[in-house]
Amino acid sequence: MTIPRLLIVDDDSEMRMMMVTYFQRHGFIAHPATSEAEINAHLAENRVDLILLDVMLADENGIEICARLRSEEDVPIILVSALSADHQRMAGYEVGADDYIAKPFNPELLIARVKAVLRRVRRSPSLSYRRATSVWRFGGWRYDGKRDEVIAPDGYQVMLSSRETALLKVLLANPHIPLTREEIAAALSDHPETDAGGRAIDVLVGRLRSKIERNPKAPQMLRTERGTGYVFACDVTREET
Amino acid sequence: MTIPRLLIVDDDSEMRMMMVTYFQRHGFIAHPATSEAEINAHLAENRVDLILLDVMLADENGIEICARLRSEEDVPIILVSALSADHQRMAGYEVGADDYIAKPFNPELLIARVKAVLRRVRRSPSLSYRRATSVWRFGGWRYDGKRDEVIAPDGYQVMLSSRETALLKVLLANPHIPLTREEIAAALSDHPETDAGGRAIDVLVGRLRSKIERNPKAPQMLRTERGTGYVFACDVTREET
DNA sequence: TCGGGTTTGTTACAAGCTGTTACCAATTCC
DNA sequence: GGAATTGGTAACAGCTTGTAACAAACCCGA
Repeated sequence: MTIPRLLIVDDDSEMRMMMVTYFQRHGFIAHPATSEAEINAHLAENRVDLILLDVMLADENGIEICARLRSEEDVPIILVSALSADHQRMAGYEVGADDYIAKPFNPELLIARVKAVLRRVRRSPSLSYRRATSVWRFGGWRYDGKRDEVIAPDGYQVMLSSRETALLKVLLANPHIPLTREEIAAALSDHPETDAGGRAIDVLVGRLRSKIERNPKAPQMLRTERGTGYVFACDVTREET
Repeated sequence: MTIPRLLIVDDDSEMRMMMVTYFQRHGFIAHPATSEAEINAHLAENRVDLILLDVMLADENGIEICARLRSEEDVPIILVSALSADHQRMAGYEVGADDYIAKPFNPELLIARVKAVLRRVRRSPSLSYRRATSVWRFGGWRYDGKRDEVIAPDGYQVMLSSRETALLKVLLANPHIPLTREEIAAALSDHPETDAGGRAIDVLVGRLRSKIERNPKAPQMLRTERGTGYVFACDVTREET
C-alpha cells in the first residue's frame, strides 16, 4: 500500500503549514497550495489521493473550485471551512465534496475522516489520482500525454526531456494564467523550497522555448510576464480518448 | 443507476420509521432494523448499499456491531449517535465507519452525506476478488502466468528469463505507479539489501525493454522516471480463467 | 563430473539531463 | 540619460541513465 498523497489548500499560511507538517508527521505525503492555479499545476504533474480544500480562499471560492474540479476529475475532496451552517455544508456536498469539516477542528478527528474517505476509495486497486492525460492541442501543436509525444504543426515530432514535458503539462493545465516561478517550481518538484534562489525555472523555460517556439527570441506561446513569471498565452483544448 | 438500498438501524421505533419514510420519500429504498441479528438476517437475503447505524441500541453497541460488520463485509456504514464528543467520533471512524453523524441532525444534510458516501462507492469499481487469475493483457501483449508465456501483439511468443518474468510481474501488479529501484529489488528478491549499489535493476530493465518494447530506445511501456525509478505506463487488465 | 549454453550481476564508459553561474540585453525607475 | 532591476542564455559541472563487455553462477544433459 502506497503512502497517501494529500494536497492541502488554504490561504492562511500558518494554518497551511501546520496542516502539512501535521499530516507529514502522521505518515502522509502532504503538499501545500493556495490557489486554483496551483491545484491545477500540481495535478498536472503529481499524483494526489485527496485534496483538503479550504472554502474561503483569498479571492477564490472553494465551493466553486470544488465544483470545477469535480466536473472533470474524480479526486476525493474534503472541504474545510469556518462556515458551519447547514446550508453551507449542503452547498459543499452538492458540488460533490466527500466530506465537510468545520473549523476549528480536532486534528485527530481530521485524520480519522481523511482515512475514512481514503479507505473507501482505496478499496479499488486504483492508483493515486492524476489528471487524465489524453491529447492536448495548442496553437497547431499536439501533445499526446499517453505516448508522451509532442508533435509540431508541421507533423514532425519534437523530443522533450522529462523536465520539459513536465513544464509543458503544468502550462497546459493553466492556459492564460500567469504563474510565478515559485508556483511552477512547486508543481514540478517534491521539494519546492530547494529551488529558491536559482534560475532553474528560467533556464528550463528557455529550453522549452527553444524547442516549441517558432522564434524563441520572440515567444508567442510561452510569454514572460515581467516582474511576475510566465504565462502560456495560447488556447488549449483537451481531447478525451 | 439503480436505486440505493439503505438499512436503517435504530431502536427508537419513532425515529426509525421517521427515517425510513423520509428516505423513501427521497427516492431511496429503505428497510428498518433494530438489532445485529436483524442486520445479519437482512444482509443474508438482500442487497444493501449503505447501513445507517445508531450507536446506542437497546442492549447492543453500534460501534461493536460496526466493527464486526466491517471485519467481514465491505458495506458502507454511517454511524448516527447522540454522542458527539470527539473521542466517541474517533471510536466510530476507528472501527471503519464511513461517516459519523450527530443527533439531532438536519435531514437534508443527512441525505447529502449519505449521497456523498454512495457516490464514492459507486465510482470505485467493485473490488475484484483475488481469484487465481493467470492471464494479463497490456498494450496488445498477453502474459499467461500459468504457462509463463509472453505473447507479442503479432502473436509470436517471446522468451523471457525468469528474472525478466519476475520483473514483468512486478510491473503488471503496479501499473502507472512509479517504482524505485529499491522497491523493485525488494519485490524481486528476498535479500533487498544485497542489490544496493549495483546497477542490476537498470540492466534488467534494459533487457526486458529489448524484448517487449517495439523501440527499446524510446520505450512506451517501461518508462524511466528520472531521479525516481521506473513506471509501467500501460493499462493492464486481468482476465478471469 | 565435465562442458557448453544460458542467465545474471558488475564494471566502465558514453550520452544525456539539469541546476548554477556569469555575463549580457532589455526594461524600468529616477 | 544613467543606475538598478529583471530576464535570457551559453558554458560548465555534477549527476543519472543506458548499455556493451566481461565474469561468475547456474543449469542440464552426456
